[in-house]
Formats: sequence, structure tokens, C-alpha cells
Amino acid sequence: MPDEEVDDAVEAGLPLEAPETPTLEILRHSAAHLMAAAVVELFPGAQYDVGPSIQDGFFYNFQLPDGATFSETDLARIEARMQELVKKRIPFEREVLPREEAGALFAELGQDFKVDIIDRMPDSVDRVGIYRTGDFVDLCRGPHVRDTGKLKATRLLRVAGVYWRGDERNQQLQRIYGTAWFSREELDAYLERLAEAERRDHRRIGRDLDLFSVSEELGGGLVLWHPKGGLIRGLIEDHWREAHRRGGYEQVFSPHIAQRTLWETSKHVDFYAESMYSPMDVDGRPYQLKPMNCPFHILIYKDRLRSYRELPIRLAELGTVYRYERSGVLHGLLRVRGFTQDDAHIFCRPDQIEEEIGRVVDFSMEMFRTFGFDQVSIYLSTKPEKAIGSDEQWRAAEAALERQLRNRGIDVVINPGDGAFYGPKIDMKVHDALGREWQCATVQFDFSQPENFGIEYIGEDGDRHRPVMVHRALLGSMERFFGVLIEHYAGHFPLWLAPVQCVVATVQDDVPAVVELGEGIASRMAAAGLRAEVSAKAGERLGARIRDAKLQRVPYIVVVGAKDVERGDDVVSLEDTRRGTKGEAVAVDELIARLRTEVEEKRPS
RNA sequence: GCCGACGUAGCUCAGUGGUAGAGCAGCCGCCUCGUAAGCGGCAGGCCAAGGGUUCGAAUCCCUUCGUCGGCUCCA
Repeated sequence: MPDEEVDDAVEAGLPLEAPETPTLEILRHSAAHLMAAAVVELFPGAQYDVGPSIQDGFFYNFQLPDGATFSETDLARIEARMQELVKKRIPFEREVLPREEAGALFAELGQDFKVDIIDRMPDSVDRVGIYRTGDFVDLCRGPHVRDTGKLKATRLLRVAGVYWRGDERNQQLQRIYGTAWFSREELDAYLERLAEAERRDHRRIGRDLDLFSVSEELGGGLVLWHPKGGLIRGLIEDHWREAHRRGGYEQVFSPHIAQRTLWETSKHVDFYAESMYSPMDVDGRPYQLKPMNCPFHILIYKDRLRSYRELPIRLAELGTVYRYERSGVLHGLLRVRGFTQDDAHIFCRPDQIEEEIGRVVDFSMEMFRTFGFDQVSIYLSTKPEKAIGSDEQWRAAEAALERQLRNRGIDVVINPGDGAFYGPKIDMKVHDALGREWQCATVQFDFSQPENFGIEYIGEDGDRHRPVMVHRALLGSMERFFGVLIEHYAGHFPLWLAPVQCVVATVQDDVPAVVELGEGIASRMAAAGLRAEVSAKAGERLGARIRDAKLQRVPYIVVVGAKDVERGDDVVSLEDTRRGTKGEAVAVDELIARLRTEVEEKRPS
């Protein structure tokens, strides 16, 4: 998220010329000014706050007089006015004013936000830059394009309510988002990208492919996995379990509720209360739906005395947790109130911690590759405001995490203050087919819980020592990962995950020998462990069967008809819907062998 | 939770004050057809819920619930 304050918190600099070849960022920032100019003309008395360029576009925050708000129909009017200003080729003119003069100027214009920004500038600032575009004047560092004529490929996209200075205790402003490009063609390409993202929307595909549902009747943020979605989840989980066994993890299970005292010990009650559901009464004692799995794994660790020889102990669980999320944030599978984390907690000696972190990073990269994610961005989050543990502990842990990443030649982005309350974390975001980043894996160093629960091990020296703990999820949650996977593949799952791997479409549906041939092929495939279905419903043409199978994203379609029955050579016509080949003559046995190989290799697409 | 938009059949959507519609899906027939939709029929709606205005409300107003786009927050 851009720092809204930075872009317009202008300091006086040298006079800037409009660059010969403006960057997209400059173009978009200029487009933001243009939009603000149009808004101020159309909505007298509107105050403007900040308007930076952002990824793919720009926004500007406004406050309309008398608490008025923009509605989406206003966008067309504003855009039309912008177009007029574009035609006039109004120059962007820079001036540098003494600070007091600028303050007086904006005060006179009734632009309180600008006055406020000037007031907040450090004392060292004595001159500030402003830009004029016709009658519109804005506090701004620049640079800008030469004139508004450069801003032809601009489109306003949506309005949003936002909190002043990003703090929800503050008043709400109106924000308009837009996008701007050098050319009409680039703008169209961008809009097409948005349309493609919409076509890939996992909620859309989830319904079309009958994978999952969420419903009002059930309750927001709660997911029903339908048979096909459930099948895919099961396959993902099978792979996950197998990988974890090989990776030295031991699978455990824990209940969905526990006594509230457990959450008091873990300090979740203190630090995580707003995400936890109200306690329920069990025999007069408060119990709590679990928002995290860690305390359970700690209890497993703690159930008996541990030796240094046992460490590291890696306890993994597909643990379903429940967290209160505010109604406005719920979103399909990506943001829900009940979800299953692919969780694990690693208990180890301090001397093992770095190696363990490195292992987890390698392990997750391998896991992502299996699902077709080759590119991953890595973020390191440091101590937040609300945290337990000393600054020294935090700094040491942060350094350990960073060292392991750097050792692997990984570029790390630091997110200051974004860690969990019990320790710093590494977040891994996968890049999908459209280049979008999705938060999946998180690796969190935790030096607090071992203390909270007083867990120990007996060291080589015979004394008791405190283990350290790494909390990690790779896929993140089954729900979110599934949503991301759907969008990444646009529903075209790799063969090993495809709910139906092959449809055997019959040409005729009323010729018993043809239907029998189709059914025979499907059952041979089923016997070989493949998921095949016959499409022979009465009243449909072959074209309709093919179409249905393709809309259902079935990877392979076999066509059989009367001619195949006559020939009797066990060779069928194969269509590979992902590669777009059709009419390939292939023997059924060979087909089965081919698909089995593809499944066994878990070929990612 | 906040700002905006939207809630009409399983799905996608028409319908802006005067008797609720279409396409797809479903069901029933007819056609037996070779690589993305054959043809015909039937059935399907308390127009999100509640309240109001009106002779009359899917349509106008209010409230609630939900969904969507953002904000804040997050796996």
C-alpha cells in the first residue's frame, strides 16, 4: 500500500522541468491532478486531500461539502469534464512559494487538508512546491507531464470511502480510483486484464464447476466444499501429508474447542481477543473456539519430558480455526471465518533454529512448484506495536530470519512492524498466472509461547533448557490456497487435481454398442485409478457433449461412435483441451498409460 | 464496522407506478447426429425481509439482512 502521506508531503526542491519522457508514475500522478481539477469544478467546495499514483493507476481523496458523497454515476460526469480539460492542453505549471505564503494560499482556497499537510512539515522546510493546472492548484512535489493533453488514456474506475490518514478513528473521505496509460491501446490492454481477472474469479469458477459454496443461510465466511472441491482438497491434502512425512514432520490432530484458560496462558486472550469468538459455557467453565493451533501442539510437546536428542520435533496439523472477521472483509474463499491451516510447529534447540528456518523456506518453495507457482516474493515482518518479548529477542530473531533468506540469495522486502505479537515472520507470496501476488506461506519465529507454557527439554548437560518454536503454514489455509489455485489455473487444474480427468463422449446416445464401448473405456480408466465419465445423455449432439466437457475444464475428451464399434481396434479419437489438439488417434491402453504418467508426475499443467 | 453500488426463477439478466419476462440449466417428448449449444413442450418467482406512500408498488420512501467494489484488518 502506498504511503498516502509521502507523495504530497512536499518539500521544497529545485524547480523541476516537465520531463521529456515522463514515467507512468508521473503520468498517473498528473492524471490524479486532472481528476481533482475536474472534481473541484463540478463540486464547488470540494476539498482535496492526497492523490498519489499507485500500481496500475492513481487515486485522489476528497471531502465534499455537507457530508455529500460520490456515487458511481458521478464518475461519468467527472470523466467527461476531464476529457474537456485534456482537449484544452492546459499546462502543469510549477511554482515554489515560501511556506507561509503557500499556507495562506490554501487557507484562502478553503483547502484545509493542504494547510494541515503544510503545518505538519518539519521545521526545516521553508519553501514548498505547488502546481497549477488552469484554476486548479495543488501542493505537489512533481514532476508532472507538460500539459493535460498527454492524459488521453485515462479511465475512472470506482469510488470508495476511506479514512483520513488511513486511521479508522478519523473521518471518512471519498476516494476515486482511476487508471492512466500512455496510449489508448495500453489502457485497453489493462481493462482486458481486469476482465480476465474477473473471468478467473474463483467465486465464479467455483460455482460454474460446482466446487464450493458460501450461503447466507449458512452464515457469511463459512465454506461448504462440494464433492468436486472436496475431491481436489483431498488430493492436495494427500500430497501435503506425504510431503510432510518425507520432510520429517509428524501429523497430529487437535479439537476445535478448548478451555479459555489455555488461551489465557497463550496470551491470545490479551493480544488476539478481537479475532476470537465469545466463549461458550461447558459445565460452568468457559471454553473457546480455537483461533490458532499452536497451544495444542505445545500441550502435545509438554505431555512428557523431552530430551535434546529428540529435537527438532515437528508437529503438523491440518487444523481448522475460527476467527472473527468483520463482515466487510469477507471474500469468497480468500477471506473467511472458518478455515483449515496447513499448520506446523517446530520445537528445536536454539542452535537448530536457523537450519530449521532454512528447511522450511526450501520446503515451501518445493511445495509451491508442485502447484505451478514458480515465482515467490518474500517479506520479512518485524516487531509490531503490540508485542511480547524483549527488543533484544526480536532483533536476534529478525536477524536470524533475514540471514537464512539472504543465504539463499533471496531478495527480501522488509515490512516494519508487521510481525505477529509473539515473533517476527517471513511471509511468502506466490505469483499467479496473471502476475498477481497472493499471501500463502508464513513462517513465524516464536520465542514467547515456549515461555508462556514453560516448555523445556533436558540438554546434553542434564539441565533444563527452553526450546524455541517456529510456527509455519505453507499453503496458508486450504480455503485461501484453493481460491488462489482456481484463479491461477482459471479452473484448468493439472491432471492430477482435475475432478474429472477424461470425458468419454459418445457420438450416438441410442446405439447400445456405442454406449457400451464408452462405458467400457471409462471403467478401464477407472480401474487404472483415473477419473473418467461417460457423456451419453439422450437428446444431446456430440458438439454439446464436447462443449459441456470443455466448459467443465475437463483436460481430455475421448470420442467414440458407431465407426469405432465397427472397426473394433480399440483406438479412439482424443482431444487435449488444454493444448487444443483434437482428433488424435490413440489406443486406449496407451492413453491410460499416458494419463497415469502425467498424474504420477503431478505435472503442474 | 465504515463509504458506495446492487439484491427479480438454480444461473445470467430484462422489466422505473397499472395482471412478473427471456436465455441457459432442469423435466418430458421428437431427432441418432463425428469434435464448443439439434427441435418442441412443461415446470419453475412472497421480485432479499419488514414497514410506509399510493386506488394500485418489483418499480417511490424508511429500516434490517445479504452480496459486490474499496477502506481498516488478515491465512
